[in-house]
Amino acid sequence: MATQGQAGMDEPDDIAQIREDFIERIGVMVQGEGFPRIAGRVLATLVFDGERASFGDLAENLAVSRGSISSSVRLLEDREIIRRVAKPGDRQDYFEMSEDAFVNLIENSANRARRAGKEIATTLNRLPQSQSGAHARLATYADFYDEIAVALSDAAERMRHRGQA
Amino acid sequence: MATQGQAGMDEPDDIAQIREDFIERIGVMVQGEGFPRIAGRVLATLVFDGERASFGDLAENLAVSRGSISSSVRLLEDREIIRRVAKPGDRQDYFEMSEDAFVNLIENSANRARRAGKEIATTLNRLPQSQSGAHARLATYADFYDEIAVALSDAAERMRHRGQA
DNA sequence: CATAACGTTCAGAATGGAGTGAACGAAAAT
DNA sequence: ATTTTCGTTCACTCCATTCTGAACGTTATG
Repeated sequence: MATQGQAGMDEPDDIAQIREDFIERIGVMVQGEGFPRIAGRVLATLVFDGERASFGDLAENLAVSRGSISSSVRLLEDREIIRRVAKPGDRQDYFEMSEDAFVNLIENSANRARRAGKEIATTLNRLPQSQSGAHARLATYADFYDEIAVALSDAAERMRHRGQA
Repeated sequence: MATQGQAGMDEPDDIAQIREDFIERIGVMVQGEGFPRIAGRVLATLVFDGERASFGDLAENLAVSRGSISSSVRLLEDREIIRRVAKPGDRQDYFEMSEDAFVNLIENSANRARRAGKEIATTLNRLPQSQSGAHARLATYADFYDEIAVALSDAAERMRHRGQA
C-alpha cells in the first residue's frame, strides 16, 4: 500500500513480487552483518520504495509487531541510517533513508574495526617488553584492524563524494 | 602450559593473566563478527603464543570439549586462517597461524561484500526499466557493497605486501 | 591381537538474541 | 472529559546457534 503497487499497467503484480523478494533477501543479508532481520527489511523497504513510510504501514506490510518496528527503527536511527520525519496532517511517525545512509553504514563498520584495534592496543600496553614475540604479534593483529578501519573510512569518503544517498 | 609461562622471572603470573584476558576478549570480539567464540579463543591463543598448539592442549587450556575444538579449527582451517601441522613424534594434530592469516581474514570479508553486491544486482536485473526510481536506488545500494569489497581487497593487498603474518 | 589415543560426528542441552503482545504514558480527537 | 491513536517498554516465548559428551572409525602402541 505504501508502494507504487498499482501505478504501472505493464507489470501487474510481478513488481510486487520482486519487491517482496528483495525485502526478504536484504533481511537475511543484514542478519549476517549483525543486524536484526526486521531492521534489514525496514531498510530494504525504504530503499525500494524511495519514499517515507509510516510506522503503522511498516508494521502491517512487514507483518510484525509494533514493538519490533519500534526497536528496529531506533537501531537504524541511532546509526543515522534512517531519519524519523513528520508528515503534515498525520500523527504517525514516518521514516525515510538518511541523506548519507550508506556512508554512515560504512563508517559504522569502520568504527567497529577501530575499536577492535584499540582494544588490542590496550592489551599491548599492559604487556611487558620482555615478551617481545607476543608483543610483535599483537601489534600486527592491532594493525590488521586499523588497516580495515582506514580502508573502510576511505570507502566512506569515496561514497560521500559520489553524493549518492 | 603451551605458553611461555615460567620463562621470565620478573613477571610471575601477571603475564598469564594478561594472556587469559586477551584470549577472552578476542573471543567475544570475533563473536560480534559472526564467528563462534571458541574460534576466536583458538585464534587468540595462537596469536599470543606464536607457536603451534596441540588439539588436546587447546581443549584443555580453553576448557571446552574436543567436539568444539574440532568444529572451530575446521572453520578456521577452511578460511585458511590457521593451518593443521604435524609434530614429529606426536600423534596429535597441531595448529598454527596461516602464513597470511590476516590477509585471508580480510579477503573473507571482501568476498562477503562482493556476494552481497551481486545479490542485489540480481534483483536489479529482474526489475523492469519502468521502475526507474527503484532501479537507481538499488544500483546505489549494490555499489555500496562493491565499494566495500574493493576497499577491503585493497586493504588485504596492502597487508600482504607488508609481509606480516 | 588388544588396548589406548586421536579426531569427527551427531543428538541433545544450554545459551543468547529476536520477536511478541499486553500494559503504559502521552497526545490528539471527539 | 472521554475515548482513540501513537510509540515505547518489558516480561515472556520462540528460534537459531553453540557447545557438550557419548559413540564411532581409525591409527598407533603395547
